[in-house]
Amino acid sequence: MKNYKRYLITSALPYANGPVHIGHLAGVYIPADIYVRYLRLKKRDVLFIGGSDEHGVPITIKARQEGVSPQDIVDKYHNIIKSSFEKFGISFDIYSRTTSKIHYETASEFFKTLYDRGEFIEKTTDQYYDEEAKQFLADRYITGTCPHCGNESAYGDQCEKCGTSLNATDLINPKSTLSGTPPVLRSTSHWYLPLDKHEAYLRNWILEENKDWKTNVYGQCKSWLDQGLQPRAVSRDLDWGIPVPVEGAKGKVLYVWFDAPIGYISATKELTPDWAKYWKDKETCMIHFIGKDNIVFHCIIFPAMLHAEGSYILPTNVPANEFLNLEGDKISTSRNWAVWLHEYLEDFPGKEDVLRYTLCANAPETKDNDFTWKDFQTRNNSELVAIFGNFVNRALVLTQNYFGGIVPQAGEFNDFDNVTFNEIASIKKNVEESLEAFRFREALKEAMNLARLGNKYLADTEPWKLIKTDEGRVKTILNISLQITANLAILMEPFLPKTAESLRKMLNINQFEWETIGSLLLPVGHKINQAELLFEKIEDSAIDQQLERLTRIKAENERKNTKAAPQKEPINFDNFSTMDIRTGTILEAEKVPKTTKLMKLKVDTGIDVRTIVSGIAEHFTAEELPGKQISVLVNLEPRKIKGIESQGMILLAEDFSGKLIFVVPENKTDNGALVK
RNA sequence: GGCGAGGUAGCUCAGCUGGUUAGAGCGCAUGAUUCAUAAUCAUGAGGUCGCCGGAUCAUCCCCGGCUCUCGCUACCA
Repeated sequence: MKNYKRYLITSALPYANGPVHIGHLAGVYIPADIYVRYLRLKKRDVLFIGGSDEHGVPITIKARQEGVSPQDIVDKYHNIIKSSFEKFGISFDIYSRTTSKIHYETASEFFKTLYDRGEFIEKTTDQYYDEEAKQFLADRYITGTCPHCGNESAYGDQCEKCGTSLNATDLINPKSTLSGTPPVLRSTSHWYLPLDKHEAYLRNWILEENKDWKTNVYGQCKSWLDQGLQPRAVSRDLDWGIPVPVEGAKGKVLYVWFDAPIGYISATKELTPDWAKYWKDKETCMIHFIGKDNIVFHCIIFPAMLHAEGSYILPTNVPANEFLNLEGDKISTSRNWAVWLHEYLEDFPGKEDVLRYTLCANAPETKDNDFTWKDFQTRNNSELVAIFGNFVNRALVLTQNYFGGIVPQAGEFNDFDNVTFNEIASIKKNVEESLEAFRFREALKEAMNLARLGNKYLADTEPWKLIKTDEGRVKTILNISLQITANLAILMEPFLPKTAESLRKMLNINQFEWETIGSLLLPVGHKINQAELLFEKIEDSAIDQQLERLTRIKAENERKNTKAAPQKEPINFDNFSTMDIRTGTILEAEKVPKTTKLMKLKVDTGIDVRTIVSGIAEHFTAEELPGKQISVLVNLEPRKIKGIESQGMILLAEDFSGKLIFVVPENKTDNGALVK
């Protein structure tokens, strides 16, 4: 490990529109916490920074839905998140928030510095504006009919029904969610960070100087850099956020991704007046723990910001994890498909470390992984209870029974004793190597090997037999066994802090330092306390209860999905009769090259033969389409799609699973028959 | 479609720059054992290393093509 003077460890700021779930923990907070605890044990100078990300549009929407202020929303979730982290044992030196005063000052100042230095470019674009509410509308504030699936309540950035990502200008009959009135286009100007200007620098920094980053991170960055970086807007028209600190920027705030990473800096400032040396001294090792969705922000955008500012260091590493699934399905806040930390803490009191263990042992380090309750139970029962807890219990109970809880005097070590004892130091080394390479699951497995070693040592030496014939030998054996438990109490501290603490209490030790691992930690004659169980078995009933909850949620989601969409607003007959729908027959079909969904169709509409482009290629093959009679909206204004002019729209029904079905005449009929 | 990551024992994953019989944990089977929360210890069974082709004396690891999963991105009138 390169010897840095100090360490600055950040973990991604959780977004304060919901509580924290196991995906966050496995991907970010547990690895970060393990790493930090390890550094502290090594007596390194380290700061562990966290906080809530509290700006951005989704929070304002949530506030509006619940009829409260954005501040109410972030207060609520910030408190839930903060206290659940505390109870769980994520050992932040500070857990701050981006609505804090110091953050407003820091972020403004940061922006101002870049602004004064001419690091931004200003651009004017057209955006939807709500004349009644007198404000510009973020994409999320606009709803309308999805041009793809007809869902009436699609958002300006995405239709949640069909998953299509949209531009606000794509929506049919756009409506402002603020006033309900149709918005108008109005020009507005914003500041952009020209990432392209820093591209060469970033390319060299990541691709040449940081080849040792995790392959998923390195690959993702390379992909972005190869595509070429574009200027990115750093401001938005919104009333929730940090005001752009520039003359004439009324009603504009910093875009949330710009202010959020600066939150790491402001939190450090809030923590210590010495903050600058952690951010600006080359001898600081800065590490961002994040999930894979954050790679571009932490490896490209934030470094570009820091580099543009000029006085800051860049991260030494950004160990991003993949995603964790739950029982085979993606974790989703909106579908309530998650194990929430604050609920877990209530359902499994005192079992914080069991979750830490399971999530670390199965962390999505190289690819997406699956969390199952069954696996959780197995890991607890057959690893924590059977291997770790059991060994500790054996060693302590034997000592209690034979020597009244006093560490006995060891005789001379024989070869086997030496081999066993020396193994501790080698396990320490393996754990270090794994941790320093951010391979936490491997590190944990290696640490568990010390407990395995203990069990094997007892099985091989059989003190319960020897006690009848050779008490001196038993003293040596138990001395060594106890030394192993004491070493475990330190070695396990980063991974299972609460367990390590109770183990130290049992052993009656309070000094613990990483570098002492591998030595005789308990002096002869030392009194240990009564043995208590470190872990208890988790019964099927507790697991079944969790599984039942998930089954219930799944059923609820299904019910929501299979409910037909509500009726659209009423129209009159004239509205309807403006639509010219005809029967037609597909003559030719051909997949549009270089697209996934697009099919180019030649259709006989009875009026003429025309070209229609339709997004059906995932549902039908080009071969099965010709000859099929269908319904066509013929007077829809033509639109160029992928360079092909589409003159009409094929009518399709979409079922709940997203499957498309042609709307066809019951019997074959003439092309051009009017549908009315 | 473009890009990135992944596809290795029933499950979850290791396999560094190609070199004799491909590894671990859990699960499973058999045996040993009783100090311990029926926990532990030993042994064993299980793999055409996604598919096809190529280069090489030799490849899970290199090259080409295909396929599946996840993510980013384009597209959906």
